[in-house]
This record gives sequence, C-alpha cells and structure tokens, in this order.
Amino acid sequence: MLHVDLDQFIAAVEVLRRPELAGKPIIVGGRGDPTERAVVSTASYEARAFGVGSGMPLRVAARKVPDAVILPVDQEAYLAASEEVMATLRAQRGAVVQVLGWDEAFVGIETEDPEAYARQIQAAVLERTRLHCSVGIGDTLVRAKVATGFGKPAGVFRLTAGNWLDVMGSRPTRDLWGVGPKVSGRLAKLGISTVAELAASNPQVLVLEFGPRMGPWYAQLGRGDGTSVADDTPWVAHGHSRETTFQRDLTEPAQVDEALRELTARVLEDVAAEGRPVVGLTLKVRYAPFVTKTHARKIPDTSDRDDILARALGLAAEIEPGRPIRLLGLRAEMAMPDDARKGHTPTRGGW
DNA sequence: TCTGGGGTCCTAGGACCC
DNA sequence: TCTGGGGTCCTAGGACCC
Repeated sequence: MLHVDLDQFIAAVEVLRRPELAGKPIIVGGRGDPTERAVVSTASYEARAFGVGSGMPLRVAARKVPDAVILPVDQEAYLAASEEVMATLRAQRGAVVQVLGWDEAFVGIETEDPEAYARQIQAAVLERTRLHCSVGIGDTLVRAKVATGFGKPAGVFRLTAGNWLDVMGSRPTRDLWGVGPKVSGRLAKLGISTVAELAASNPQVLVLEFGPRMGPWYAQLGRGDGTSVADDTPWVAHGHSRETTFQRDLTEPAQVDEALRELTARVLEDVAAEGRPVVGLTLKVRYAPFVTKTHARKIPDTSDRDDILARALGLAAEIEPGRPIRLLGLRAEMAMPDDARKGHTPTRGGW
C-alpha cells in the first residue's frame, strides 16, 4: 500500500507558471488581498519557515512574512494539475488509485519492492507534471498515510506493524490522522497522551467516552491497524454546499435574503450537474464574531428550483433577528443512488 | 490576529411507533 | 399511581480532513 502526497502542491503549481517565484515565500489564499477576510490555503516551505500555515488568517500571515508573494486561489489551475497527477498514478501498472483530495491518493499495488515502485511513481509524476511528491509505504492505509509525513519533502518512508510503535509510540495522539485537538484533549483526560498509550488502552473506556463506533476506531488508530485495501469506486457526492463570508457583517434581513438567493443559485448549479433530486437543506449562519448555528430540514424529493429556493428562504426565517451575520452557508443534500456505499469505516472527510 | 470553503461521518436527544 | 423496551427517523451540533 502506498500513499502519494504532492509537496506544497498549490504553491508548486503557482511556481510552474511563474518560475521567477521559485525559492520565494509564497502564500496562496482568498483573492490574494491580505486586507480582506480570508485564510491561507497553502504556503510554500519558505513561507512556512516564518510560521505561516494553512487556515491562518491571511492578514496575520501577511504580517509574519513582509516579503511574501500573496496570490489568489485559482481552483481551476489546481484541479487541472491534480487530474494530470491522478492520471499518471492510474497509468502505473497494477495500481488501484483511491483519490483523497487534490494532492493525495492511496495507490494499492502488489510488488516485491515497494521502495523501487515508490521511486518509479515519483519519477513518473515529476516527468509528466514537473511536480514533486512524497510517498508513504505501509501495510495498512493508516500506516501508509502517516508514513508520508516522514518522507517529506520528495522522499519515501515505510511504516509497518513492525516499526509502527518504534516510530510513532512516543508521539502525541494528535499526530494521528483523524485525531484533532478536541479528541486528543479528551484522551489526555483519560490518561492517554501518546500513541503507545492509545494502542494499549482499554477499548471499553474508549467506547464509554466516544461511543460505539468512534471508541473502537480510535483504539485501532493507535495501533495503526485497519483496512489495507485501496478502493477506487468512483466517488458519489452526498451533497453540495456553498459558503460565503461577508467582508462586512450583514444586519438587514433583506441583505440576508439576497445573499441566500445567490448561494442557492450556485448550489443548484452543482446539484443540477449531478442529476439527482434534493432531499434536504441545511442553512448555516455564523453570527459575529464566532457563533455558528445550523438549521436543517428534510424535504420531499425535488429538483424544482423555485421550490428549493422557497424552502431555503423559509429556513432563513429562523435566523435570529438583530444579530450581525458574518457567514452564510447552504448545503443541499442529494438522494443517493441505491448502489452507493454506506456505513463504511468512519473517516470524516477522508476515504 | 481573528479566523475560507468544500466535504464526510458520528452522537445526542426528542418524537413517534409497536 | 406509576409508568417497559426496542426500534426508526429527524434535527442540531460537533469533530475532522484537504
């Protein structure tokens, strides 16, 4: 099992079309204007050296790196580059490619010499796309994914049941894929701080804390165990959503309605491309500065745009009056085809 | 310093049914 | 007067990932 991850993907794509940027601190985010409300999508390694990372407010990032080149997000360019990369992976003999995002994928492969295969993939990707990638090798998806981090940049690293605890055992649980700040905090309260402690923990205790699915899942994560099969079943979206953050908070209901009409139109474009009816709507409202509320409604299957818009506006009637609104989001849940997989391993936005 | 935009899945609690 | 036990569906909220 291999996991392939492009190095500083977005920044690297920008350098490809502007070679003079090579070696400079590059920050990509929002519309490229550090005075606007936006966050960093990716920073080049040179910018990361100043402490800039994904998710950081653009304003803050710009202040940390006075000489930074700040660029707007260009999704089409990244998507095109991504498709080239994935096509290269799929062209490898015997490869089962499971895409995880723009810049990473699992590659299932039977081979006697995974290191050589990994180097071969790196060379193929570089030749076709001029992009560098790191490769993790593992006997499970989790171990391969975690291994990639040790290979960066442009390297190869291998994690198996044999060396998992040697390499990961003393590290904080936060370093695991799927353990964030909240869960690592709750684990710490149970006396579980390291990966080794999680691997050796009592499953019953975890079930009590995290529930019947997540409890066992975290215990397994600590051991690096899990499936070792890449799944290249074409991905079927459960829904589509659009969000927009206002540069100035909205206060008037008429402004909210107008914004919601726009959002609905954009969401429905994506939904129409899928050709499946809408079965639910969720309206997300962030009140300034940082309180998020959602209003969800199951609806009778429909593809009628006017009907959907009317229902979206109906949800907006639940917005608390008189509070400044910073963000609005609308998600349309779509009917799933009968053969779409469901109830698989919890991964939260991953595979 | 002040927090994007696109997703996925899990859990809790209430309503309702038999 | 005291009130089971199991199941499903729905909404809201949380957590995480890229």
